[in-house]
Amino acid sequence: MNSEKLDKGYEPNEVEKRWYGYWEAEGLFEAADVSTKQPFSIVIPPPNVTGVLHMGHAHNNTLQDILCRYRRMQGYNVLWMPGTDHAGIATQNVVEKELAKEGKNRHELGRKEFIKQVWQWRKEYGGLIINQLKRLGASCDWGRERFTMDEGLSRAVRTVFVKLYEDGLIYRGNYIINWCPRCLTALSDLEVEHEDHNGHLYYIKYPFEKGKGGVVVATTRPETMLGDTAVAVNPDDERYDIEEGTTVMLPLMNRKIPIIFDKYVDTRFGTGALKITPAHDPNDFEIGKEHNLDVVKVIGSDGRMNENAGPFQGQDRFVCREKIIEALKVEGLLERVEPYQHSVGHCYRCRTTVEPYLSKQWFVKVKPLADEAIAAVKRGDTRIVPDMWTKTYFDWMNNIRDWCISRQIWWGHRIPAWACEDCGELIVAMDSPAQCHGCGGSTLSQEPDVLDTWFSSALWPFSTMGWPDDADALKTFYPTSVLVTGFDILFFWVARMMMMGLHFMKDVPFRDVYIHALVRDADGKKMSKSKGNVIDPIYVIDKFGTDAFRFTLAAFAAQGRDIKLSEDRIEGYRHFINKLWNASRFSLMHLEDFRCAGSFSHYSKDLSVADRWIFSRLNSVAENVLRALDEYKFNEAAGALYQFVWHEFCDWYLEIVKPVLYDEKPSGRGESGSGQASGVSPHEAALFTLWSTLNQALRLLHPFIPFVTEEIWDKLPGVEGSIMKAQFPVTSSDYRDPEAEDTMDLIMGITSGIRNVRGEMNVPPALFVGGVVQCPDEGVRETLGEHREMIMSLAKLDDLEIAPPGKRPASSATSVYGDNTIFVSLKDIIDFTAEQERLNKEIAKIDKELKGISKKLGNEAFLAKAPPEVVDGVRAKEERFVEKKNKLEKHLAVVKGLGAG
RNA sequence: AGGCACGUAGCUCAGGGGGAGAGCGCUACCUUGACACGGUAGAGGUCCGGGGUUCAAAUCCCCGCGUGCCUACCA
Repeated sequence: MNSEKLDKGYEPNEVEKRWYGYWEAEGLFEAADVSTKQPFSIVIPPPNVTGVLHMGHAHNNTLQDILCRYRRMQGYNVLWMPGTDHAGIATQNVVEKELAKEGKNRHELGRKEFIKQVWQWRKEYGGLIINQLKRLGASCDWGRERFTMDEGLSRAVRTVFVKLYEDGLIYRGNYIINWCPRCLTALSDLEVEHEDHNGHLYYIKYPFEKGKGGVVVATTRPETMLGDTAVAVNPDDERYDIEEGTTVMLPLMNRKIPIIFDKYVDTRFGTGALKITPAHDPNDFEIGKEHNLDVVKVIGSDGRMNENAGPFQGQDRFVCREKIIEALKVEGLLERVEPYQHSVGHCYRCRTTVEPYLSKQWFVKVKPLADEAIAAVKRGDTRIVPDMWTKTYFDWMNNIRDWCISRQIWWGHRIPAWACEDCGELIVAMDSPAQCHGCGGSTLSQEPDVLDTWFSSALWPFSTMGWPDDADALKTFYPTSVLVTGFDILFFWVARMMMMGLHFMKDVPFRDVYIHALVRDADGKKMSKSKGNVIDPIYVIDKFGTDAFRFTLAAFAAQGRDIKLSEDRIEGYRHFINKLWNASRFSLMHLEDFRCAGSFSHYSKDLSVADRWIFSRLNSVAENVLRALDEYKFNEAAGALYQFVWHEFCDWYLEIVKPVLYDEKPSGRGESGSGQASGVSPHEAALFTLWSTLNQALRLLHPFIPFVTEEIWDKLPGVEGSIMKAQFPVTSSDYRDPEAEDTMDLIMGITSGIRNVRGEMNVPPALFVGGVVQCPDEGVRETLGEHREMIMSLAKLDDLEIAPPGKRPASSATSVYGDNTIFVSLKDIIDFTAEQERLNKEIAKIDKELKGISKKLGNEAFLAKAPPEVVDGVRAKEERFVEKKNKLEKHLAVVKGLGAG
């Protein structure tokens, strides 16, 4: 395989399939339940089993994979626990839609048969997203894949439910909850999405039972008036000088209802009189309880008006609203209508307007659990990154309300509670009880409701690892190292996992929570199917390759800022992958016969300055990558690698070694010449450097772009096995070489100076010209002398003279680098006017800088109060600029003279 | 109504008290034996506005303006 030539362009598709299959077959993703290695664990945020991979998943899982591959290469025992979520409402909706196509509904099928069909559906389509994650390169331990409805996880759910019930943290009762009239189930507060809605405020007159006049109330929902059982005013409101016991007539219903007094009523809103509908508004419900008001339900579970709605029975709630308005107009009781913007809750699954609905539901008493979860973060047991989310977490936890966990659907974990039909006793137990422990009766019926899907997700960090059994995996991997997730499920999931983890495991579920941003479209809009602006990750992978896609996501993953993604950006990073590919292709061509004869120290004495420089740079990149990944700064790590590979390794190093590699007799270089002793030739030293740099760069890059790095690694001589098993590079003081960096800075600076003149003076790239560098410093002259040929090759010179400052060469253009003046000889091709313009422009730039500097140095306070090193720095800078300006001006004079003559 | 972000080159953004940066785009030149998915060079900025702290502010503080998002039972 090694001797194969690489193609000119990188073709990802075949490569990706091949290597993913290999990794899986070799078991490289597998974690060990028992190991001497240090553990590192992540549980995947389980995607909905009905889900299709979208950008959010792609981003989220790319980051997790980067961390897992990174830690694995560092020698950790890595567990990335995969799985899917049964997504109760969503999945039930999907299967019901399937049934509807056949003209059936679930009630015809019956509960048992319906559940069977859902499982069947899951078997057929549920694996889709898992395969898509594989295309992304996700290195999950697939053998451990879990599903929230698995037997083990279901047992965990029942265990938790029973325990919380016994602890008094689960209760059942009649309350106003959020009801979706389409899904026909209760929803938790979080499952309701509020949206601003342009509605109306209707002012309705409720006439006094006795006498003239009446009270005008304002409402946005006139249809609920049919269930009004009182009108409330603030006792301090002087406008309502009304006796206790006064009653008004409820319009359209001809029902007497009392006027009550309650401080809750805001005197500044509307008319200061509030209609009270205890059955259809949570506040009214509370007020109703306090004042012992009747509760009249007028809207049914399907969103239609019920038998209590009199003539409006059977109408849809929104139709009824219109009808009521009409009827009130007829009666002359509609005082006025104002446009009014208010927020309206919608079902997060189907967008139907949610109805506050009185019903008997199960709740978790969250406060005690939340207090623990708050304390844990305060103690630092769990760290939220970036920190700004910590405040959001506290705010929500501090204001948390009880969690409605019962759902009136069939697909999910059925609540483990039974009612005795003989005595009404409620029994909560792990398994179906044989008889009632109240009366001994045996006619028990199980609670029909199932639990909120998030109830089972909340257990995910330990239920997936074998809890409630005393599993090895649990001992090794709990608490998990980090949770990587989007802020959109901070409350839904993260907060609840914290509460459950602390209560049942007596420890937090994760040490770190890394909250990443959202992926948006190129204009910053949220991607959504209805907007039609989604980019399908699989389409992107097919078009640009997984590595390009992953690198893009990582490169844009700056903390706290959303990612605006467009195909153009991914294409840009495909170019990077291709660049790496071609640099490797070049390197491998030369490395075909290379056999590494020892470690760095074997070669170190014989390395050229460029060799030493690239090692030093590599070391600094490794430092940056390690630090950045430890801090979840994926964009910084990706940026450092991009910069290194493209602009240091490719742009400079490869160009510098080309002559060394192509020259069959490289002895002519005469550089860094102490290396006779070990007999390593400059050519060999360069090969070693090339090999070692590429080798380490690949390893640094692998977590980000696993496929292309594995493919190149496979062709790299002198390495064994998968790059996944290679060690992640460590930093080494052996590589650090400030001297080589200084020298290379000088060489690159001079080279750029020459290139700059060439470019600006339109010297054809193919034309070799002569150059002169005048340096006052003898050491610099010596250094440049040693590397004369390197500069000539990089700057396309046919001659390079290095001399002390002296006579200025005629017919040349100039540039200044540090103390050194560069002349590019342009015999016959110099355009004196152009050169004058160029110099003037350059001088103008310097003048601008000098202006700022002299202002600073003219400031007494600055001289007196700024730290001396800062002042010295500014002085030195001034000197440098003045010097540079002088040099340019001198040359300008010469050019002017020549141009004139 | 409260809270949190963000506003830096044409676009997307990094940076975060003492020299304004990157990628893409743009302009000019170049089929050099890894790569035109490339190379070299270049143009381009009141760092949203206004105050304050400081010797020094794009950077810290305050006030605006603008843009996103989240939370909330005022009908």
